[in-house]
Amino acid sequence: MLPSEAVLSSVYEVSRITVRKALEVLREEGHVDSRQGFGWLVVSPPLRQRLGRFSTIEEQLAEMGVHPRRKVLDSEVCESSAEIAQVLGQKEILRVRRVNLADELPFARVTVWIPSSLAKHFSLSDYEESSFYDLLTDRKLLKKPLSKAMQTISAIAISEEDAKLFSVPVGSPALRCLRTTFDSAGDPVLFSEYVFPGHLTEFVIELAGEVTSIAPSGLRLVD
Amino acid sequence: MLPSEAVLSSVYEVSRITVRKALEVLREEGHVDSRQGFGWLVVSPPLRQRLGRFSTIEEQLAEMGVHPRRKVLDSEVCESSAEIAQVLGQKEILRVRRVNLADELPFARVTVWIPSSLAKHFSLSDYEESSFYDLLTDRKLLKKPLSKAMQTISAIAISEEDAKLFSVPVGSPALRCLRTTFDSAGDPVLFSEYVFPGHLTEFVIELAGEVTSIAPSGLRLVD
DNA sequence: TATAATACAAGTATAAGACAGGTCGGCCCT
DNA sequence: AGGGCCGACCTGTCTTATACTTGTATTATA
Repeated sequence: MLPSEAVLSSVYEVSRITVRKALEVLREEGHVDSRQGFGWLVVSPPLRQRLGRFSTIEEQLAEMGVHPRRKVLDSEVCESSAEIAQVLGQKEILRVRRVNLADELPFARVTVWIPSSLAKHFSLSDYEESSFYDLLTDRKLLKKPLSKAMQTISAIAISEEDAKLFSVPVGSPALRCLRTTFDSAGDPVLFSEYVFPGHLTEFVIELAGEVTSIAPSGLRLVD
Repeated sequence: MLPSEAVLSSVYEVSRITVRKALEVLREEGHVDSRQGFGWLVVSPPLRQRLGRFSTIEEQLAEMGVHPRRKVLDSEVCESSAEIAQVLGQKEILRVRRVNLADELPFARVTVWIPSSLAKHFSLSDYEESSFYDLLTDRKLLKKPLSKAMQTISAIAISEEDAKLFSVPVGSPALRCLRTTFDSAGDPVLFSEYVFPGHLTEFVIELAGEVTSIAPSGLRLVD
């Protein structure tokens, strides 16, 4: 519990208004909360966790005691398609397709495209053992750290190949996430596609700051 | 913040007029700005603009010159289901179901739940003419501004009713967004469900700050 | 013509106080 | 020993006063 507003006001020699403004800023940030007639208290850790950044899927699996595994489907160095070339600005790229499993249950099919100049440092077993993030950072292959990303999430009907993989009917709903990851200089470093079966997964997005609409943010119409 | 005009005037031994002229030149150049009764402050770098929030779907439609319209499907005050009661902490709630159209093409079916205490201020035509955000804020029905939201995005197969609405086959993929909106005190104010046909829509999410994984952030497994 | 000096209007943040309503603990009465 | 009441203390909210700010106008001066 915090001292009362009156105490804080006299200790720090500011008015109660000022004390309240400060406390309300802290409340906005989720650090403290108040109850009328009782007082101010620091928010218990569980709430902060709820309001904090969302953990990655790997951390979630680890918490659940589930063993994650990756399986490489295929990998090739090839000329980049028009779309990829435009995003990454590279002519020759490495494309790796993997499946992510949780306790041997496939929950994602992933395709990653990276400039082929980075590919020569990796082997097939690297792709199974490590995430690309770890591969790129641990081996210090990047001049600048990864720092921004843009992802689009859409709903698609699952393809025949993926249907077999996830053991669901062809055409079932799936989440598809296309992601471009940038380094701190703003240059795109890698492009990736994730396909998740709809019955297994969902995205959670927390929006802080001022809300100017109750409609889902980030939505856009595609043509 | 800059020192006040009076301070600058005495420190540099020039008149307030001269100080103001200098500051106004700087304002023209976009380096500083002022607020009456408050003072002068240096303008934050345009970085904020680049990382700015994504526009709402309404703003996008307006930019595209598309005319948005809402149609109310039904509206009733009823006892809240267990799920809604847990989220909103209300026994009696108003449920409004609407369709959003862009140039008469339906692109979203929306259900909004709000405490019935707020419902008495609204009429059916209000729901067609305004967004709930505008209704709640314009009429000053909220003690605290809306400030936080949590939304989960999942892929579902489209229901029979929605299939008719969107003129797509039953079972087509759709994006479903469940959203809880909170006021600045952290209290939940409204709960909403959005269903978007998959072929029309996608979510765009920009992630700033340090990236610690290249996997889609915000993803979680559902049970 | 530009600057200085001055005055005033309007806006902002804080100080100080009062009051309503909620919470809690202790005291009294049964 | 137990239930109910009361008072001290707390937050939530309002009003009023004050000091300081920018915005604007006027007049004097080099």
